[in-house]
Amino acid sequence: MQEKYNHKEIEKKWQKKWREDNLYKTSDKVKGKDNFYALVEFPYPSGNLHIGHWYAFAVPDIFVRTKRMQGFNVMFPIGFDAFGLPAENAAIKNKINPRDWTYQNIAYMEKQLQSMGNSFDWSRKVVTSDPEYYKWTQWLFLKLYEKGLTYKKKAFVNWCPSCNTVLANEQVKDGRCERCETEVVQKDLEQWFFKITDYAERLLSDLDGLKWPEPIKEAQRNWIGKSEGTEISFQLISSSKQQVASINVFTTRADTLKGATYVVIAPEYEWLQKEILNPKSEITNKSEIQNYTNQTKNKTEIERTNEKKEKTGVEIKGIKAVNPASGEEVSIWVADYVLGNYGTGAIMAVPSHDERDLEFAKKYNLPIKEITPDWSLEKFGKKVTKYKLRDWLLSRQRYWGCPIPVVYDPEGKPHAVPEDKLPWLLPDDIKDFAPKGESPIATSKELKKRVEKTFGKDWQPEYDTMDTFIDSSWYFNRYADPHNDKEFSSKEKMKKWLPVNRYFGGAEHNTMHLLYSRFFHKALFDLGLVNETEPFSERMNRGLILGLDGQKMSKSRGNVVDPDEVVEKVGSDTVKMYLAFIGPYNETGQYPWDLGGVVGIRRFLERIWRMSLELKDKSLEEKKLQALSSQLSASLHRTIKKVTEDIENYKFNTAISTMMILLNELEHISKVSKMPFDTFETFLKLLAPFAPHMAEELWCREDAHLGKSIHLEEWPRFDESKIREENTVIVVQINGKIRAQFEAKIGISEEKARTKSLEMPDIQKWLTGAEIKKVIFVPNKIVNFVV
RNA sequence: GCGCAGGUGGCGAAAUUGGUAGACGCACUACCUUGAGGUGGUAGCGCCGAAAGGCAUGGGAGUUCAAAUCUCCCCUUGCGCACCA
Repeated sequence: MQEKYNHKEIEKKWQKKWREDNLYKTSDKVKGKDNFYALVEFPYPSGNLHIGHWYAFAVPDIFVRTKRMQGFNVMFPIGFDAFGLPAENAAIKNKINPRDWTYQNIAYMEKQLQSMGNSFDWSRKVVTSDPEYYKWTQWLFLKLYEKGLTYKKKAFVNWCPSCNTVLANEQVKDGRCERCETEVVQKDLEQWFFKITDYAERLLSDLDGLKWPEPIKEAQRNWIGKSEGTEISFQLISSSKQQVASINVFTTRADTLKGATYVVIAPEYEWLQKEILNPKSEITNKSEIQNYTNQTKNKTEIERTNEKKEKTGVEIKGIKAVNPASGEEVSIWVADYVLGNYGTGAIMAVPSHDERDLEFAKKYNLPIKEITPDWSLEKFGKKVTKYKLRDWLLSRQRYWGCPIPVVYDPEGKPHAVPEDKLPWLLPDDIKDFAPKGESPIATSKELKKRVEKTFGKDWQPEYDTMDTFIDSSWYFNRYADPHNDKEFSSKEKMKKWLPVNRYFGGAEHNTMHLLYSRFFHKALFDLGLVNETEPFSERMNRGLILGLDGQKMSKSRGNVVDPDEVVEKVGSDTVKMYLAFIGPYNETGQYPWDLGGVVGIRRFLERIWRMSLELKDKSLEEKKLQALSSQLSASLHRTIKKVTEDIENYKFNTAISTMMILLNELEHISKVSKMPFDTFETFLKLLAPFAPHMAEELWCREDAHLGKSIHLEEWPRFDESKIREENTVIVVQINGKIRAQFEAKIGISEEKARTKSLEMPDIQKWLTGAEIKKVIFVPNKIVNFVV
């Protein structure tokens, strides 16, 4: 009986061997090799590897293994983005410590990841919740603090009532919490921010030089939202024509100034807030305005921005604004269709040129003045540039995160925790993790004691932790130097690896992780801590694997595919290869998981297995007897070329189909003559990145290869001259329609091809009685008669 | 509303970048093979048609000897932004 392809045994065996041999451990420099940094987004330790992780990690491994065989010193690191809310939720539910929950999950997921057989360098593993890691997160926070890029301010911030924490703008999608989809409300709170807005222009303009897919760049451009416009000052006057104040409005259409028939300010507008409290104010309807602004505050983001919502507003009575162009006195309104945090928080309303202003003007019977734009406006206002991007709100009222290394003196003034006190540890003496609107850390006695002991009596800790996106904004730097206890990562080592050559990830990070990391890297560059201004030179976004029903996999739908189960049945090589075969990897398409497709790949591998067994029974001399026919040689070199190029371009699907075609051909040949051994060897090398366990097994069975891993072999090279074939098929068309075809030698002359075509009965049939007006000849391809 | 990316058999998809549309795989059909099977093999498989042939890449127009590919208009799906002045 023939030996069966026992994936379980083989995969286990080689995973162990590779680990023991440190096969994928990467040195910082190997003589004669260029460094190459391939990165996948490190996972959150949710406790279970799902099929999405396989798609995210196993498929890029094909690329990585190929690069390694092509002679690069490739770093392919892995770690865990370990801080985050799910740990706390699990802790509340199961009454265990978030730390224990997280580290148990990490241990389990590491095992699962091992079963993938990826060529990860585990020696560089980072875990963001390790004090050795978050020490440096805190250190970087302090560097940004010193530089003035971290600041605390009171502001209207997004608050998720379910997660009981504030959120950054990027983490609010359609007015809902990105994590739990609860409607976000606004709260007036004092919070820590990063001044990402200082980098708006650089974040925007540096996009041009990046080798990133256009949709990501476009998403970031939209998010940064640059617009050039003008700020124009309107004088405010009382009923007695006294000038009381002025309002700056922002407009991109300063040329329509003459048509501005009223002015609108946002409810949050600072001057208005003060004026309401000012007893000497000229405003005569203060309580009405107060009511209106209070109403606005209580609205959720969704209510306030609902498209269908009718615009509302209140006129500010007792004062008027003066249109600087026309000199006319116009009314002033407060309305929530004007946003407090964009532009100046005030606009000039031009109903004749703006739909929103028109809608408002109609509702409140405000004048609509037709005007001719395009007049010179130099004397009014000054040119300004505005961005939609907001500063990055970084504090979170949660436990399981990196502590903000700040303490408050008895006057409440913040002070940085000095460097020598880092890591500023997350307190351990918390019993209740249930969210109460304040970080659970506030209940820690240890932390209070620690602060008083270290800094003095009545000093207070900062209880908030950092947004976990900070942990992931610099982890790729740490991989270059993961065990350094003197620096977050040495500049010298980072120089060897960064910027990341290829970054594989998902589209959900377009305006979050990718933007944050770019900001961080630029800030670190300005601090002289990194060598370049952009962290990732080439990025690609993969698609999504759907459930069997074509829907997004989710527990509630019950359509989740468990990779462990499938791997058990068909093996890691099959699962990996199937995921690579499902479609082009660099398109954000959606692919339903299909058991039939898995079967197809498994069959392919079984056929390779059988072929190798046939080969095994023969002596080396016998195997090599077969001289390659020029046709097979052409096929082989064409396959090498195609597979090599496809992998470079993430087209793993067509790379695999090309290998299938070659195998079909090899099977055919092996039936009628002896097995072409060299060809099969080369074929195995091409297979190695896709099915690393099987390729290794079959490779090492040959005595000649004893003790030498196929993954250390050199990637096959193709010879362009061997790809050229002797014969080609010439298609004969009449008026562009195919009527016949014939085989001919490559390089056949137009004259010969034409003569040959005209001799064919199928062509004569169509040409009798017709006059040939023109003949188009495409060398080696087409003869087209136009009649 | 603005922007980006798509739309090709029953399904996932290919197409040398303007030159034989549907490679490869799945599913399906027929036959052969093993004692049997969810095994292995051979052949077929876009649609209409008995055939000759005709029609087909979301729809419509155009450029061209030749269009999935280029141009214009429309429909549609997904994603991003969005009362951003």
